[in-house]
Amino acid sequence: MPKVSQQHRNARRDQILSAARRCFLRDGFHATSMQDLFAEAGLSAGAVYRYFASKDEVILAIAEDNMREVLAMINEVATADPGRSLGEVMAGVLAQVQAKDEADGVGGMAILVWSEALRNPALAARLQLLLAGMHKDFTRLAADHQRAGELPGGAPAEAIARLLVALMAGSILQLTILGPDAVSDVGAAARALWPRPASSRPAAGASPDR
Amino acid sequence: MPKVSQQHRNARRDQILSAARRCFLRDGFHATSMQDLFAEAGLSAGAVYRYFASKDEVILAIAEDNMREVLAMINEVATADPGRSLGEVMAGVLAQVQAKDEADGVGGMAILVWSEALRNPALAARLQLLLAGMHKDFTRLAADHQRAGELPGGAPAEAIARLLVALMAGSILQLTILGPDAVSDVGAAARALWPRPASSRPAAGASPDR
DNA sequence: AAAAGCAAGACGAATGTTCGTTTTCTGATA
DNA sequence: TATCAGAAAACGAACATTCGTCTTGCTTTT
Repeated sequence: MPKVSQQHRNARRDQILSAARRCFLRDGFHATSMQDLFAEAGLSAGAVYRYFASKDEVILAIAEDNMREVLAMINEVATADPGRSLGEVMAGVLAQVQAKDEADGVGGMAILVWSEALRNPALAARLQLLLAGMHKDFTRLAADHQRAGELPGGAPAEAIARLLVALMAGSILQLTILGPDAVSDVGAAARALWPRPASSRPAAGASPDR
Repeated sequence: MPKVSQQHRNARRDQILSAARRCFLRDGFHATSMQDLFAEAGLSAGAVYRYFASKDEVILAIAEDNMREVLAMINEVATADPGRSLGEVMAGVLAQVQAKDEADGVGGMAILVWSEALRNPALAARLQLLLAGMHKDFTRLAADHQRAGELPGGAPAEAIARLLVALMAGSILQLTILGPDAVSDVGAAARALWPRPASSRPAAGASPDR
């Protein structure tokens, strides 16, 4: 017989996780002490340890959330592709990442995760999955645009997708270290480098809106 | 009057720094304790603290070395450009980064630095300088290739350079997390996307080798 | 050339603090 | 009343750093 409702438990867990996210974004994983986390969450040590067995478990939960969000964002923009050029699609993804970073610091958290993945095998595996997911979406995107004659066929779509994944990751770094303007530049460059092809099949009526 | 020669002091400092690099690459900045560093260097605590006032100072020294090396690498390959296509130049830089990473883990260290720069303002400033340096080199490169008609003129060279910086950073991430094959793909894609233009001024005899 | 003096490198145990985690106990709820 | 979430205190371990002491080898003096 639980003493509290399941939704109360979920609320507590979210309370801990959102506090942890704030702490981690402020100080990083290792410079955040569990005491910092207790204070930020307004809870005692015992309460937090009732929901997470260790600090690493909190880190993993936060990191997984962040990676899930990034993948969902890319999947959404890259998949729901009307007749837009590759450059427009990439610029759109970048704009969305930038907006989300402003809202919840998704970029800074991504960098923390990259660094932590170097020493944490479980996290490294998840990060590889994330990159594989991005790679898959971008491969489809690249193949589509190759078929439309918008991209050269000289390299496999998989290779071009790797380049696009690198573009995303590097933009997140620049977004976090240099600010949003740098990322706007990347978007502008992408539009210029990969514009709509001059001659191509109509590719279904291009809806001009969003 | 020093008791030991200057080169002995330099040797000791290098001994500490190379031990620190090994420790940091193995465990990260914060999971490496000073005791770990003492053991790896084969020195006492007092000896290390004679050369560096604090752990942060060691971290800063290592990080600066790494950033200097990265910038030198890019500067070398991107500047000494004969008549190669942009794609070939980028693939060349990537290959060099990959080789250097295999030798001394420059990629992993870069990721540690990115993460640390989020909380360390001094390091963040240096990282911004590094990115600015890369951006400068790549801007010149992009402008050259725009002039040659190899790249569209629709975007300023500065914006294209931002994209190339992102490409580099993202490749370093993929190199470290996924391994060298991913980066080879990026190089191949760069060659395909930015080949030598079909018609252009001869641009000095193209050396077929390397 | 030999010996004495001395500045500075190196040592490593000890410091107080802070770490992540555990244990104990209380009070509210079903 | 029986149960358990949560608070609070406490745990040993590990942390970065300091400090008093020894050691070393150059400089000066004879």
